[in-house]
Amino acid sequence: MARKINEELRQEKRAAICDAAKRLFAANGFNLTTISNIAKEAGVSHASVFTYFSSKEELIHSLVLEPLEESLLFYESIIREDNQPTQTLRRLIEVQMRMVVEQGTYLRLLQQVLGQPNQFPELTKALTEFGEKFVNLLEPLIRKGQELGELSEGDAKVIGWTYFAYFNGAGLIYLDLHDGLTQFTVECAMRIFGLRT
Amino acid sequence: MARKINEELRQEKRAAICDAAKRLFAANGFNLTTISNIAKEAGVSHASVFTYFSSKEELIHSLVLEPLEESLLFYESIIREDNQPTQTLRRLIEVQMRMVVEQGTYLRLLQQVLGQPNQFPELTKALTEFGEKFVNLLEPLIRKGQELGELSEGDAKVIGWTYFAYFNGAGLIYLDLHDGLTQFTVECAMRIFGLRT
Amino acid sequence: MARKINEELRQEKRAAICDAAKRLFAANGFNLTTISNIAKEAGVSHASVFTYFSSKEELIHSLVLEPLEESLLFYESIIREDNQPTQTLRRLIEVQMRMVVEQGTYLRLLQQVLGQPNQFPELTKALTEFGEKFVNLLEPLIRKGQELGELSEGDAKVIGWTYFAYFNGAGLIYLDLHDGLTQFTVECAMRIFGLRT
Amino acid sequence: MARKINEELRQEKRAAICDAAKRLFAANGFNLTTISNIAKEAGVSHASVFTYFSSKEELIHSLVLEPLEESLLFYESIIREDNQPTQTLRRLIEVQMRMVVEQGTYLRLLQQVLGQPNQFPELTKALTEFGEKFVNLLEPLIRKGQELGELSEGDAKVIGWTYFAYFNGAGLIYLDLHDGLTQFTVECAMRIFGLRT
DNA sequence: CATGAATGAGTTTTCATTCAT
DNA sequence: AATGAATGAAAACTCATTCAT
Repeated sequence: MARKINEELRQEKRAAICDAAKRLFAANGFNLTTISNIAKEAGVSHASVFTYFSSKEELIHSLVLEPLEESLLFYESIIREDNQPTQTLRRLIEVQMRMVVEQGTYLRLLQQVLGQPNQFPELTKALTEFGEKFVNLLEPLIRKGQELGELSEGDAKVIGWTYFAYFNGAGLIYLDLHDGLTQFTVECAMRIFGLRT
Repeated sequence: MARKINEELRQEKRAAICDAAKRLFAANGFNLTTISNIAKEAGVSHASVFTYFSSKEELIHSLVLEPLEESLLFYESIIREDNQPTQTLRRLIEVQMRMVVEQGTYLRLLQQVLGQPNQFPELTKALTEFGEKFVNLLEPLIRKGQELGELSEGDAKVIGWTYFAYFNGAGLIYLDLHDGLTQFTVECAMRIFGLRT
Repeated sequence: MARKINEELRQEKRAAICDAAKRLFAANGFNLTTISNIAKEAGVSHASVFTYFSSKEELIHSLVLEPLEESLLFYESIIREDNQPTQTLRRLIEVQMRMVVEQGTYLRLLQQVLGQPNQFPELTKALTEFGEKFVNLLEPLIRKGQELGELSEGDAKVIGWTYFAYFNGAGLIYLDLHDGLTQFTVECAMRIFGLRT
Repeated sequence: MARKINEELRQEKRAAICDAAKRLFAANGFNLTTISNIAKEAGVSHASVFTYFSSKEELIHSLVLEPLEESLLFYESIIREDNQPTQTLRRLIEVQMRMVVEQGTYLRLLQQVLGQPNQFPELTKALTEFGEKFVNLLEPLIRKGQELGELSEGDAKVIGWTYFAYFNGAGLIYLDLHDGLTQFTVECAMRIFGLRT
């Protein structure tokens, strides 16, 4: 029983550290955030952080990779479940735009990684792979939309990457914007997929 | 005459330092690049860098801001000169896509700034202002295209920002891609503006 | 128990650093003494010094201020305890002259502070305040001596400051002198207070 | 003729540099004052300073030693000229007290030298010698005063050094004081010499 | 002679990481 | 397991001095 409780405590502490790290990395950048900052914010001792993560790098790895997998599953669930491509795409865009506004924290992390690929080679690779998987997910949806005549013709892969680029750029640009833009933006993004308007 | 030559030498050295700094910042990131690295790469002494730039920060400021102004003038020249909106937009996209591939170095700098706005507050502000100016440049072009019936309806400002986001995201994503994609991408980007296809 | 020992070790190390710093500052001056010098002399690592003092400035602050408070208490104990002013004054002078010779190290620190008040504004202020307190301590003693007719008339405050100036100057001048002078000097200093001879 | 003018210009520039250096050394200390600071304050170029003084050290040497010799001559003129010891001593004290208040700048320099003898070994030696010469000048005057019965008995040398210590200490302490104190202080200082009051 | 430019040698300070308790 | 203390390695920045023009 004591074991169980200990294990729970560990998980809570780990979560606290992750949380603090995510916030601080996002706000001040990886290099300007010290382990001490994180420890203080998480309410643990400086050295304790190293019992959960063997290095500062491992910490950001966890931070970036864990949500990545989840989000892929989530996108899959949205995309696979349904065969009305136009509506599905619109829902996906809505979800992602909301994420841009609400989850800015996580996007900042991604930007830092993508902006300094030499500092984070493995993460960069993982993100590129994520992009590929995401585009692969998009592809059949776009094709189906084209077959149904709802979407204009065009190379589904190129279209997918174009949207992916847009989505990432939105993260860079829109973070501080009021979410009033969000709605209009969705329609505008739909055009990338060739929705006739 | 001696003066002239001196001044020229100074400019050359300054340029060498800028060049080295840009390359290294882009490759390894601002924080992992030391002044010594830059000095060695530029073939000058460590301390010399400080006779040209009073601090590491001032260096990146110059690096980011100087091209920014030039590029705005350049975009203006493309956009203003002509009143065939669709063609003009296509040319603009081509130019910018080529830039993404060729000038990757500069874009990496921008990404680092945008990814760590707290570390570079002034630069972030300047980049936001640049975005606004760029979108303002786009707006009348989009309007005219809509009036001529070449482009679908839609809020010109939102459309402008959407393209700007796309362009920035392209910088994040496409840097390593072969330029085969470029052509297709242009057509795809045109859709953002509402080109009927 | 372990705690106790740790804390003791800490205090010992801190003392070692203070000691080394005092010696070196006194010998070579604040600016020519590097933290590395101090660390080596104290037998600790360079970075360790910063776990005890957050900066070189804080180090000299401690060095100067801590003994200052003690010494004031000590002077109070000498002065307050007794109502034979002449004897008390003589004892005070003796003590201080011995200090000049024995504690030269500390006086050198004071000289450096007083010689560069712009570099050490807070310390300078503290020393000025110390001077005022010291003179305030002296004042009633001088008055009583005058009432008893043992000391010549004169503004007690001015007399106090004159002695304080003398004492400080003695630190500047006598540091290298053999203490043979000390005795004679005491008698001579008594004259400042107006002892009839 | 041109030679002459050139030479004059040189002397003026030298004087400007000395002036600037004295002010800045006194205000901010030797180590915190850079050659650049001095050059700017004197209105000459950084490198020019080195055509007048071969090093920063030589600069302070000149600054300290030149007035020292003058002042000794001046004190001699005061002391030698007259055989009314008590009056002469009083005049000397007055002159020196005025100097403390008016020439604070120069005294600050001396304090810095005396406070860091290891950094300025030659200057320290010169100042010690100055002290000896000064005391030697005082000695016969004190003796004569004692013979005339105007001053109490006591070792003339010790008395001389005591006054010298007082005078130096006054420089440390009184620099910021209003000169109201000056007058009273003179009388008080006379006591060191044994004036019966 | 004056000076702008260049630089080597140094110094404080920071921080991820390790270790002993 | 948790943590306070210790530290090696590094980095930005400074400045007296030298040199070429």
